[in-house]
Amino acid sequence: MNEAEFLSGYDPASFCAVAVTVDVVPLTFHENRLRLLAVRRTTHPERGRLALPGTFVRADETLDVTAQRALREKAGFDTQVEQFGAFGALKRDPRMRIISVAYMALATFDRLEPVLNDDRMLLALDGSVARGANGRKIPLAFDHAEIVGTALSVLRRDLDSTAFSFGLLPPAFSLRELQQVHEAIRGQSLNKPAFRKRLVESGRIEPTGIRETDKGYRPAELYRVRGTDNA
Amino acid sequence: MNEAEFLSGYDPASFCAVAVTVDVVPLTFHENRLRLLAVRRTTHPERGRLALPGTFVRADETLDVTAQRALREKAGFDTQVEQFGAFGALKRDPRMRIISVAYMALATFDRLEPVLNDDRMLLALDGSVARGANGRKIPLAFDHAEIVGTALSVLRRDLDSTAFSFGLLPPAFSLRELQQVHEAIRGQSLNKPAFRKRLVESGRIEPTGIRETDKGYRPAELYRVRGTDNA
DNA sequence: TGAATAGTGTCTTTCAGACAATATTCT
DNA sequence: AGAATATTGTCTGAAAGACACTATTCA
Repeated sequence: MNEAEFLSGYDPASFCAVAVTVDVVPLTFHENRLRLLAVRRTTHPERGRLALPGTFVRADETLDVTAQRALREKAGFDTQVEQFGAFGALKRDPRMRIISVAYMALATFDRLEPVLNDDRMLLALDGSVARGANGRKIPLAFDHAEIVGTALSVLRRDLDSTAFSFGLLPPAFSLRELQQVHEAIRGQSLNKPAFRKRLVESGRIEPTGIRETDKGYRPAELYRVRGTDNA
Repeated sequence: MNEAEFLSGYDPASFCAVAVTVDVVPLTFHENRLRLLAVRRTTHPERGRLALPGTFVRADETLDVTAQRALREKAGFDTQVEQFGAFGALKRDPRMRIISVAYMALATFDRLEPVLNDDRMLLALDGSVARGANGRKIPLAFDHAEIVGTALSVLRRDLDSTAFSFGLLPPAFSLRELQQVHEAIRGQSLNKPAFRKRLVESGRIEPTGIRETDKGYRPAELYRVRGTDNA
């Protein structure tokens, strides 16, 4: 039997024992904290509970494209996404066996603010615990709390080696803002002069020559990620 | 409609647009180099070509268990596995849309040596290029070269923060062997006193009180991973 | 004793933390 | 001028690289 004959007699359905979804962890930085965008489920199972935006993977779309579609359809906005793992526990979902590929999506608060409503809420992240506006702990659907926890670990792990975390900031940002983001991600305060020197001399950012305005005090110089051309 | 009614009318097959496999990157350290265990494919597609050991995920097994089964059935040995990503390009496999969750498996050479044969070969890794015994470059099936490349990046990234890479060494090892492994993974030579101080003072390893034997020169003290109880 | 590698000491450089001084902008 | 924050300078200590020295085992 040659390869063409083999493929023509092949039945894909017989290998379809599990379904695949993508779940996205949409994060932003607002009022000095990392925050998670969660969407309320409108269908069973876990109807009414807050969950990560997610969707089934279609046969003709890559995982990255599925993640972007989940973000657009469920969270209502677009941004860059980054894969960080796959979750495949047996009872993750009561419907059937579902494996989920997990993505992070980072955006500035002004991108998210217009899409927020009662069914699409921003939760404060206190470590990996999600809290509502009143400070009460909010349980997430399925194993989504675990996925969020892993996302935060990965964000922390890659903070100094990838440019991904700059997604939490606008194209031009002050060193103070950047330091606040790093402090929120790492969960500890950092030394100011050391942080400045390290980041500027790393070559990862560069001054724009522009300064803050309307601050009531000395305006800071704004920086941008090197290699980004925000024309 | 309540949740029970919803679930009873649910058709899992309608969401089964893609299949899921696990592919394992089995690595070892031998003769001062990182080496990859590849298995020859006995069926279409890509029959006869070397590939990573992999298998379809069954409905009743977790991803970790699938990885261990792939390793046992295809590579012929058991060891610890570690997930590092998911690969979902559209034309990865000519049969159908397949998403693969990728794992690494690290073992000492003496565990692998007994299972090697003409269809289960050890390839030298030169950067992320696989080479046969004669030094010729060996193409891997599907997108497996890309998966191996990612595995090596991840191994390098996590070298100093996780204990996983100790899987390439026996339970008791000399600092020289450990340094050789680190040098092979990082692809650069390291300073001996600095390496010693850093590793010993990191608290990640501890002396066993036992020394090498039969070396023809001064025997080195053997160390073990702290927290491991190799009784 | 010689060969070979183990293990250590020292100097230097680099980098981060602590702390404080100076600079700039707005009210 | 005063408030508030930006930005920089200096000191100090920790850690890594370079290099060479001493130690130990076996043949």
